[in-house]
Amino acid sequence: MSRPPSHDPKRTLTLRDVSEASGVSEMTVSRVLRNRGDVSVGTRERVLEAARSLGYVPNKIAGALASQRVNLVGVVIPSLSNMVFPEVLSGISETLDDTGLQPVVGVTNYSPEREEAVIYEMLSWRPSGMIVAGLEHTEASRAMLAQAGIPIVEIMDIDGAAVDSAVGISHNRAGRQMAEAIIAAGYRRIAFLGTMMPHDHRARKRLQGFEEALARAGLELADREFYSGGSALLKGREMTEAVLKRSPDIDFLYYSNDMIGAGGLLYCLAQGIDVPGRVGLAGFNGVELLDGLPRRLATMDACRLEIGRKAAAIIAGKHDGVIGGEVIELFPTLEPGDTIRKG
Amino acid sequence: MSRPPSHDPKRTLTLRDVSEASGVSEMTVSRVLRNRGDVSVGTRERVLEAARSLGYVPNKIAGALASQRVNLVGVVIPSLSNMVFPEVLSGISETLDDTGLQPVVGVTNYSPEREEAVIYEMLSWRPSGMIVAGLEHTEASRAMLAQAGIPIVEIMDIDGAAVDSAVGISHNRAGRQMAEAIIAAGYRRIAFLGTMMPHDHRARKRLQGFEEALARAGLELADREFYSGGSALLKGREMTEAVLKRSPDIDFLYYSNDMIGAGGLLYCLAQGIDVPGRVGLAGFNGVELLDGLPRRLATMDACRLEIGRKAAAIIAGKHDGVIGGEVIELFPTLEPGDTIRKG
DNA sequence: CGGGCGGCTGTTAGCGGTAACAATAGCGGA
DNA sequence: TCCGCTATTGTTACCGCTAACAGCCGCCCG
Repeated sequence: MSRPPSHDPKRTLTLRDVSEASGVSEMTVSRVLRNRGDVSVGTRERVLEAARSLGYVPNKIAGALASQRVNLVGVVIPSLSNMVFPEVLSGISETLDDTGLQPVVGVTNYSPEREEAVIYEMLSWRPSGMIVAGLEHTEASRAMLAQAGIPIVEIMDIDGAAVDSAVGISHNRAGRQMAEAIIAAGYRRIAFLGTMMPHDHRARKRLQGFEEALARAGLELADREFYSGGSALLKGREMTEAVLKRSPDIDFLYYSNDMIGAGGLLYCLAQGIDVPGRVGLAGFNGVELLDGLPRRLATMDACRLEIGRKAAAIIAGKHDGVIGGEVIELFPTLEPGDTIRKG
Repeated sequence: MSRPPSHDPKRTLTLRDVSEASGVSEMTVSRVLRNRGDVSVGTRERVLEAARSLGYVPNKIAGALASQRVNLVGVVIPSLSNMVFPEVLSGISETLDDTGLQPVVGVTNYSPEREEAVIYEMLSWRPSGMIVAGLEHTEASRAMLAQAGIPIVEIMDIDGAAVDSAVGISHNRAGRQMAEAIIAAGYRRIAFLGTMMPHDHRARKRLQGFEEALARAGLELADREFYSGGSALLKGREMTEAVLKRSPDIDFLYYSNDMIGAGGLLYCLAQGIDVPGRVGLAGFNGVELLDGLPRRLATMDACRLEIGRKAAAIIAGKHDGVIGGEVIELFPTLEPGDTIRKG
């Protein structure tokens, strides 16, 4: 009795199927498909033809197990709806594209426990490297990353201790710089409007740096307002209204991100409030969206694309090199736009 | 000579390390860690303790190869910067969270070749299912998906033939509906403003349905404008200005997405143009952003979250059941907002 | 004319788990 | 006391592929 026809549509194909179809050993097929080692032109073509006509798709699981090599890079970020992270991702994939490495994204929703779970899950696939947003992680997360024996890059933030490498900006300094610019422009009654997220450490550090700079000038926040959930643009509008009604003497509103800042700007314009004369405004991130607004909101570019690129480059570079932590600090530029009084 | 100390920080741990540390067989450790099969309480605790203290992270590659089961679901989408897809993703992960399945995202940038590569790459990891945006794929892509022997769900669109299952809306019908509403409101000189993307089939189908409905009413597009790249909000602004200058008699602007529609709305308001009296506006998608605008743009909800949920549910449900294609059509609701004249 | 070498292909032995089945122990009932 | 059954744990055989090495052949060179 002969073997069942190899065209059985049920069973998924293996190297053996291709090897039988092309009359060479599995090893040779493997070599052809990976383009590794010497194979004669004739054999190569016969194998490729067989693979193509069968519709063979290699099994990377088996391949990875045998070769102890996985072309995956884990990327752990808090959110996809923030616009900031998709842009970091662009930088990452752009750079990884040339290297044969591939990013795999995990989202934590700003939850440390979820982050721990995501990291565990990713490490269990034995990736070639990991890119993780932020420096704050659970004890277990740091331990896992440190033990993994692969390059780890923590991104976005450099105010703290990294497990291995880090690429980012100092949010503390960014907050400070913005405060200094605001004070220099003559504003004195300054309010902060932000998200209510205990785990958004970067926003926290910006606020901290901001308040430090205020203190150094003998000032303190005149008011503050937080929100969570909902449309950021709308929340920016609402919070702005609330703050201005509550504290009519406020002369500057510092937002923790551009989206709510844009909402505030639209509100002020609609109310006929003189910006930046009566009230000044500033956000953070430099999102593309701002370009379409009636007036350019003051902001600070967070170097997102560049952070993604540099992080990916570190992983790609270390591919089989030594593991040595390097910290790359980028410097955001303050874009004063039209919502801060000139000198 | 004794074995080197098992605390060697270089080598990554295996089941054997845990088994030796806890004095039971590898099989028992495997059972404990997967919570499968009967293990005595004492043994279980001993094993868990050993695993924890060693910092053992299972190797899913080996596990998947041995068990022929992979808890991954491939998700292939054209872009992350569109806001639409992150939302679909939310629906997917939300539903998958309960099932032990995990989404893995791949981005194609609206390129069919890139999509083919991404699908190939994903299938080579033998996922439990695939969710792919759109119905248009290369011949090879469709063949691979069909051959894979796993549930395939094509999302967003149902105007066409699916490989297996599909969940989405009819973009053709959506365009038609919007046109009918616009005509019913009395607008006659209608322009279209959209993206220049030959591979955005859904936008194309909307426009097609839109024009069909116009034709049925004896009308045709009075003008059209396309853009590519850049800030959508800004482009919406610029395109609107261009169209209104070129064709001053235009009385309605139909945008292919809400972002450029919002730009157009801001432009009109800034110019003091009477909306919806002199000019009516409509977009597509129902993005959250719109809530924060000074006036509510007419739009059509694309059921993004629901599409994600339903698609994930199909994959999860079929986990080990029969593979049978089902097509789920969702019906977007037209939200007239404040930018279409009332009856 | 023989050894050596390079080009090509095959063989063997896992990679680190898990399915399936075997083995062992402890216990109650006949 | 012996048997059978259940609860628990161990053994064996791969999963599909690749590293490492072995084998074969023809040709060049001394």
